[in-house]
Amino acid sequence: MKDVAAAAGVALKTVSRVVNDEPGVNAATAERVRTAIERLGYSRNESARVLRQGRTSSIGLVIEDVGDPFYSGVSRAVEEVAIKHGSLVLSGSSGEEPSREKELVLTFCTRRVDGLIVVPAGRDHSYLRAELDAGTPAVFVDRPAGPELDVDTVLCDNAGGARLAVEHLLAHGHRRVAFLGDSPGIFTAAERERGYREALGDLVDERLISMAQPTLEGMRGVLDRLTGMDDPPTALFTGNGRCTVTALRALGGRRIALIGFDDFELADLLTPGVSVVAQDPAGLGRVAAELLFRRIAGDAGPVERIMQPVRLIARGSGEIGPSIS
Amino acid sequence: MKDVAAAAGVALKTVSRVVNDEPGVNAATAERVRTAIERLGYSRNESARVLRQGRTSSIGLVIEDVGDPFYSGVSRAVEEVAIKHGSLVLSGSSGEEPSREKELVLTFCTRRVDGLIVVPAGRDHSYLRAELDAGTPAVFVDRPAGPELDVDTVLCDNAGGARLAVEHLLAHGHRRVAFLGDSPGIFTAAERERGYREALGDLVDERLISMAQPTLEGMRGVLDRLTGMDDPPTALFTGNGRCTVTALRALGGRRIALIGFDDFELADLLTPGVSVVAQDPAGLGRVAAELLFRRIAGDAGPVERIMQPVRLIARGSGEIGPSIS
DNA sequence: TGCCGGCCTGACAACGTTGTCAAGCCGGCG
DNA sequence: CGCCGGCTTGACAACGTTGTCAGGCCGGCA
Repeated sequence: MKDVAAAAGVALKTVSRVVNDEPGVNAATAERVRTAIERLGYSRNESARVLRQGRTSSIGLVIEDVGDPFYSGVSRAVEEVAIKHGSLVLSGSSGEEPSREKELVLTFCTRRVDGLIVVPAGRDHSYLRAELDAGTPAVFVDRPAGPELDVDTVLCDNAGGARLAVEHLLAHGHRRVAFLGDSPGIFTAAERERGYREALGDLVDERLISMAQPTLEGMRGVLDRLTGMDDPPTALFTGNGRCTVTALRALGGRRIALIGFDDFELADLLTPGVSVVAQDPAGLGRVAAELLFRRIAGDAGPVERIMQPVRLIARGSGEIGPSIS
Repeated sequence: MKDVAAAAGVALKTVSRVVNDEPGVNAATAERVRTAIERLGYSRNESARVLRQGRTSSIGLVIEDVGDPFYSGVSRAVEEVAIKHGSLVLSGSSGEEPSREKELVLTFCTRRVDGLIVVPAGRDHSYLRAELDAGTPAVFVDRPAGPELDVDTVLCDNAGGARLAVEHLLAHGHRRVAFLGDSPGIFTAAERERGYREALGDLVDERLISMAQPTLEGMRGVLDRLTGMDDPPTALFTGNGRCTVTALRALGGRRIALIGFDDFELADLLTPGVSVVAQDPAGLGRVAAELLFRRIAGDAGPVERIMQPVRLIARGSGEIGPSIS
């Protein structure tokens, strides 16, 4: 910038004015400056600008895993909203590790992001207190923050979705519905289990509730145990996308009613089509990002807790009757 | 930092030394400073540090679409390597638009990223010349840069993979193999078409080469035209993941040999399993990122052009014989 | 005692930008 | 002619950090 000013024979400030399209610069002078900028290939140093103004025009996004279709959907939506607001997105995957989540968030903070969107891995977010008080807004997505933190949150209706699924199975005549879910330490898993229990009421049988195994062998073991029971389940409700897919693999074509939480590509192409409770990752990301940018713009309204609806998509697997019994 | 210094009763510089773990600070003083830091909740302003040092410890990643599993795999791998090097990743999706790609790259540059990883959408990258000359290294991934730019590149063996697929079909007795690919304006699509033509040799029939339609209806139309021919194709080779899936949907269960370029989750669960030429997105991202960080560290060796192998995964759909004929 | 060297510490400038304020110029008007 | 106001321009400080260099203190040695 100094060089440009020298080349154009003007003061630093005038170049700054031209670069920022500030009014009050003579057209001829501006043109001279622009020529010099062009000739020297000058481009503004954003770091210095940030230092001076305190705004970075970037937000931080912490998700569990970019590679997961659900989160990449969220990510994409966030990015789109950010662009609309002239912001860039710094993103990182926590890989479900609270320590990594914290590290990412704090790193983003030292980079002075204007705001944060977090899919929390841990349940303790006291480390964010200071940042929030310092004025960096944050929005939690998909899972709530720890109880000690009162912060904007956008969730899916996990319990409601689970109820929807189980009620659908009940309506098709099932009385023995197994649940294969994540560790109840994970908020969404716990909520889905809650919905499952609510819908089943007296029909709940603890032996039908298992933690889904990530490996194919583990999952086979679980399914063998279930089907080997005296009164085996006639339907499965799987608690997340990964788990649905692993279960399908482990079933290897065995016909049993199944509804999965979370939609996935190609669910319609399998035989039978896989009925699912579909979340809306893009909607989640969009709503969260829009809320965040409202906060960044200064909206100091009360903390919002938004719950996004989910919907049941019937494709066949959830409409199989309890014929096995 | 000023406040910390005042609170600890030391000079600015001493705080700076403590924060950066520089040697030559009395243990007691350091402790006093650390206490003050803790008490005031101080965190270093990274922008100022960047301004002073010229290194941002962040890289820019431009891909086509975070939502696409192939690119999110690349993205994930890049992120992992970046973490290992203490860098953050600024990412953006070009959505296959050259103008957006350019905009993203230039934005990243004004943010003074240490390096760039680009999946190019356009074919003209002269706008990068200045940045490269200014010392910002860049690595192109999945597709090469325009001919005017001599820059590190990591590609998949697109033509080889296509040959592999078509030869596999030929070996199973097919003589009429259709190709459904992207616009040949896209590098990977053109390469795959080239491999397809090479493998078929004299058997090439221009009428069997179609641009894949993104919509289900469009794809149905193409398939109807093909199957309605006097001597219809007995096998399909689809040029990318999206296209494979659309084709499968449009086929709606019609049994015809098919091999797709690009693996996708659940390909093994469909009936028959879908044979594919699998790329390695994570490998692509990892190799590119490692190369980039070598460049950032100062490696000024000759420009590298790395080609990653692909492999054929037989799952059933590619092993169907030409029974229709 | 005087000098040297090592260990800590601090003052100051600089990074590249922008906000503040003041000054120069010019035309118009009393 | 003198004054006022608007337009354009520039000088300077400040943002928060770190590199450079110098200075103070203390123990050891002659």
